[in-house]
Amino acid sequence: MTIQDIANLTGVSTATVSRAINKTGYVKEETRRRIFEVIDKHKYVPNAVARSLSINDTSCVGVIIPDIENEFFSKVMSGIAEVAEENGYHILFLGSNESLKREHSFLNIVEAQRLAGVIITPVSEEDVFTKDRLLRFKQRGMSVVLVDRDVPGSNIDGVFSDNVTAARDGVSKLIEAGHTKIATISGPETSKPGKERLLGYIQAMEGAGLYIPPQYVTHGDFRKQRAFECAKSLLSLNEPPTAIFTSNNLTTLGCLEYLTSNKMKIGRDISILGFDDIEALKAINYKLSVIDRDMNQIGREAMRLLLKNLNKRHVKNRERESIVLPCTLILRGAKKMRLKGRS
Amino acid sequence: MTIQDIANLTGVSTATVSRAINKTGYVKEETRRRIFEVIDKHKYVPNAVARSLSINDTSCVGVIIPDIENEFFSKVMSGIAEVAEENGYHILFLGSNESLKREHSFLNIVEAQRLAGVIITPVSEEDVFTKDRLLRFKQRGMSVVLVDRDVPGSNIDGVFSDNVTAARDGVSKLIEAGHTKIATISGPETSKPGKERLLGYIQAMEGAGLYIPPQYVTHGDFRKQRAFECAKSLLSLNEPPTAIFTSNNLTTLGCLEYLTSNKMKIGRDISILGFDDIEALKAINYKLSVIDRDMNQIGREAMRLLLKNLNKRHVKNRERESIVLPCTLILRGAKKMRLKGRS
DNA sequence: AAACGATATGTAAGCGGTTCCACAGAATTT
DNA sequence: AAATTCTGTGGAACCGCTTACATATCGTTT
Repeated sequence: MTIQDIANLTGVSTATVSRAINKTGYVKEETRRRIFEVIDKHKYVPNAVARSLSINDTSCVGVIIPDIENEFFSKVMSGIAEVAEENGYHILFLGSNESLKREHSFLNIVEAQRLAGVIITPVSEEDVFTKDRLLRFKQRGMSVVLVDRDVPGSNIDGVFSDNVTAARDGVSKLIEAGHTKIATISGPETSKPGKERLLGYIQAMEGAGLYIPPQYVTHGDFRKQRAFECAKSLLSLNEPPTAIFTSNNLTTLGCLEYLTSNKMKIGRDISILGFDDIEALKAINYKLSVIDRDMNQIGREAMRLLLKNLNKRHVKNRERESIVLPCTLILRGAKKMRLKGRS
Repeated sequence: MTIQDIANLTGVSTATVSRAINKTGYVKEETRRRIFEVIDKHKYVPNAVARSLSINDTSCVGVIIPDIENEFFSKVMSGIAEVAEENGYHILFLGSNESLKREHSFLNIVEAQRLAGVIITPVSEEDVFTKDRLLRFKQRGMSVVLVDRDVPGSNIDGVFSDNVTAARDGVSKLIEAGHTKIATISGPETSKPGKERLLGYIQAMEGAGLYIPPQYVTHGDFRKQRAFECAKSLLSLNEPPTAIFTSNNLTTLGCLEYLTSNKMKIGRDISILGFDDIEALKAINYKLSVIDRDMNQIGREAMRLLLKNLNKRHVKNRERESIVLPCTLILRGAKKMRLKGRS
C-alpha cells in the first residue's frame, strides 16, 4: 500500500491524497472523505521514511549515554523521552557503555541517519574525534546538547549541575556535624563532574581550615569496583576518616559494599555523603546523606534546549547556552556526630 | 553533499560510487581510490534515510517498555542494545510509561517508520488494539517479540521467566525456614507475571498444607505506593505475617518503605522475599532474599529472537517460540527463623 | 581468430512520499 | 460584465540512494 495505490483507488492524484493526509492545501470535503474511506479500509499508513527523505527532516534525535543501567542516566533518559514525545520527536537510543569506539560509531549513525540533533554524555572530555564530529554537526545545523560532561573549548550547549557548590556545601555540613577527618573517593579528574566535585570538597575543607592528608583523596572512576578498593585503602590508614564523600552513585555503592562487608554501620561507625541519591536506599531510609539532583529535569531541560536550537546554524562567537541546575542536600545521616574535645 | 556530488567530482556515475561504497559489484581499484579520496576530502556520509527507502529496510527495531527507570527494564534494555549493536541494528526507544494511549501511538510510529521489528512489554495483556497491531505486524513480515508480559491468544514469540517455579521454590524456602504466616503483595492478576507469581505462592503454601487467610493476599500493582499500603494493611492485621513475598522490585521497595518507617528490621522482625534483585540492596548486603533473574540475558534473548525471525512471514499455526528463562533464589535473609513449638 | 567469461562502468527506473506550478471553475469584487 | 481572488486538482520534478540492464573492454580458452 502506497500513496499511489490510495490515489488510484480513490480516483485522484497522489498530490491530493498527500494534501488530504497532511492537511496542507485545499481538498474538497467530499474528496477528503472518500480518500479517508479508502485509507481506513486498507489500513494504509504513510511511509515515514519516504516522507523524511522528501521533506528532509527525520523528527528523530539521538541520545548517546554511557550506561542506561545507571539510575542517573535512566532517569535522564526518561526526562528526555517525556519532552521528546510531547513534541513529536522520536529517540534513537545509543548506549556507548563508556566505549569510545562505540561512541564514534554512534556518531556516524547520527550523521548518516540525518537526525535532527543529539544529546550526548561523551565518554571522554578529551577525545578529539567526538569533539570534531559534534562541531561539524553544529555547523550543519544540527542541534547538539551535552549532559553532565563537557567538551572543553567546543562551546556546545549543555545541561550541567552546580557540582562545586553542592559538593562544598555538602562537605561543609559534614564539618559542621563535627567531622574533621573527611576523605573522598573522587571521579575521573578529566571529567567536569569529577573535577568539580573534588574541587568543592577541597574548598570546603580548606575553607574550614582543615588539612587534607594526600591519602584522603582517593581516585575512583565512577564505578563500583574501583570505589570498593578506594574505600578499602581509606579504612586501612593509620588514621582512617570518619566520613567519606563519594562522588557519584556507583562510587557510593562500591564504598558501601566495602564498609558493610566489614560490618561497619553507616551513620554510626562512619558517615557517608554521596553524590546522587539512590532510590532503593531512599526507600529504606538508609542513614546516608546525599547530594540530590532532579535527574528527570536534567533530561527534560536537555531535550528542551535541543528543540530550541533546532535548525539554528552555528553562529560564530555565539555564547554557549549552558544550563546549570542546582542540587539539594538531603541529610539522612544519623545523629550529629558527637563533638570531641570540647566542652 | 550527495552521492551525485561525489560522482561528479570523481568523474564517474552514481552507480559506480554506490558500488564502491557498498562493495557490491565491480569497481576498478584505481577508481575506487579516487572515489574515496573525494569522499574523505568532503567528509561525505551517505544518507541512510534514502538508502532505507531504496532498499526497503531500516535496520532499526522499536523497543516499547513501560518504565525505563525501573531497574528491570533498564537492564533488559541494556541487553537488547548489546545484541542490536553486534548485529548492526539501531534502537528506537519508546517509553510507554504504562500509558495505553502512548503505547498505541508508538505502535503507529513503529508501523510508519517501517521498523524491522519490535520488542514490547505491553501495558495491558487484554488490550485489543495492541493485539491487533502486533498480529498485523507479524502478517506483514515484521518480527515481534514480547518480554515478560504476554498477549494471550496471539501466539507471538516472547521471552518470559519461570515465575511459577521460582515463586513456589522461593516461598517454600520461607516455609522451610520455619515461617507459616506468609503473606504476599501480588501484582496485577491480569498480567502473566502477576498471575504466575501469585500462583507459585499459592502452590507453595498449599503444598505445605498451610492455610492462606484471604487477607494475606493483598493486591498490588507492581508500584511502590500501592505496595506501601498493602504492607500497612498486612501489618495491621491481628495476626500479622512473619514473612512477605513481594512480587516485583518496586513492590519490594514500597513494602520496605513501610516496614522501615515503622522501625521494623528486615531479617529480624520480619522476612521479605522479593522478586527481582535490587542493585543497591545487594551492595549493602541487605537482609533480603530475592528471586533473581538475569535481566541482561532477557534482553539479549529477546533481541536474538527478533533477529532470528526477521522477514519470516507469519506462518499459520506455527508454534509460538517462547523462551522461558529460569530464575535463581538468592538467600540473603538473616539467620534462619527459630522454629517455634517444636523440640 | 573467434568466442567467451570476467571486469568495469553508465543509464535510467525505481523506492514512496512532497510540493511547485499550471490550470479550471466558483465565488467575490469592482 | 469584467477582473480578481479563492478553491480544488493534477502533472511532474525532486529528495538521495540502489540496482537491473546495457554496453564496453580485457584476458582466456578453444
